[in-house]
Amino acid sequence: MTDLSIGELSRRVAVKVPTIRYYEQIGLLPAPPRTEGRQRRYGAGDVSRLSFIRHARELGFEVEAIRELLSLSARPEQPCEPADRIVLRHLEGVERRIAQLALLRSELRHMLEDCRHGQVGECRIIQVLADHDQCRHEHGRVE
Amino acid sequence: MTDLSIGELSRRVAVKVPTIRYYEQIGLLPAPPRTEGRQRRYGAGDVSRLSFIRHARELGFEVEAIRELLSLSARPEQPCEPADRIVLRHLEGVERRIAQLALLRSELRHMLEDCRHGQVGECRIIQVLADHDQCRHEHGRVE
DNA sequence: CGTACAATCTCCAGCGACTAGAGGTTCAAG
DNA sequence: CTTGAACCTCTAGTCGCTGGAGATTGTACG
Repeated sequence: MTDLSIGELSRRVAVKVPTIRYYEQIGLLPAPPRTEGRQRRYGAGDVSRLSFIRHARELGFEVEAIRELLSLSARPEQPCEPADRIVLRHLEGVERRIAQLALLRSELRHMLEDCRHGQVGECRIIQVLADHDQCRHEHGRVE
Repeated sequence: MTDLSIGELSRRVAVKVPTIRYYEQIGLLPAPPRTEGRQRRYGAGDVSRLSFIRHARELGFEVEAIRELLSLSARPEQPCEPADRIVLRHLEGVERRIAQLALLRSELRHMLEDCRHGQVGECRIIQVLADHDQCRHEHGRVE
């Protein structure tokens, strides 16, 4: 397998070219060798590493977590418990987020149901926004 | 009711001082009158408007949506259908997000279940990350 | 009235994870 | 050898704040 240009790597892994350069800049991807004209050339290892990164991002892991997961994966003899803990921590975050969003969803649905579709002056949507006490639930800030 | 300093407004509405100044900067809150020494002084109208904003943010509305909702609420004679549409659009976004996060949650749970808690070299977590095809679901990018 | 000090002011930078654009260079096909 | 797509670097912008520096103002107390 011959070396890949950044564009070929991009198409193969489905990660945009500027994103690949960004990953190099923040040290997630190693700086690859260059041609005479200073263009990047990637090998099979880079394809794997970038796939790993892409997949972890799709699963919502933060870059810092991915950095740790990558460095763990480089030491196969070590116990995998640290990786376990990273995933568990992330799962808990996802669960908290789902719970918050479900509250939000219910609040938004009620607002729409209660709206009589008349004028703004008597619109429940506007009224509820203006007065938190009319809400069904307590909701903290999302995101 | 006497005028409020930015700190008093902040405590009353539970929005941080720099955030209040930021809202003024982006035109969400009107620039209030100032004292001789150029300190801001707020009235009852600002308390309501900022409460509205805070509540809408808690419900996950973007600043642009809040801008529209605020300008709608200033015209009580108009039909409330535009407000309706903004809320519906937001609700749909929330629902999409919940669905994606639920997929993620399931994937993360499977990863944790499958992990034998041994060494990294045989860890399912690392393997799944390295190879998307081992996933139960298709998942696009979250957020 | 003077002093101390908390609160306020403006301006600027940073967060996370990219994304986009300008302006210039290199590669590869024909 | 020419053309033009792809590449290069650098900078700035996204969203919604948040924090800090360094200067000024308001207010309570003696």
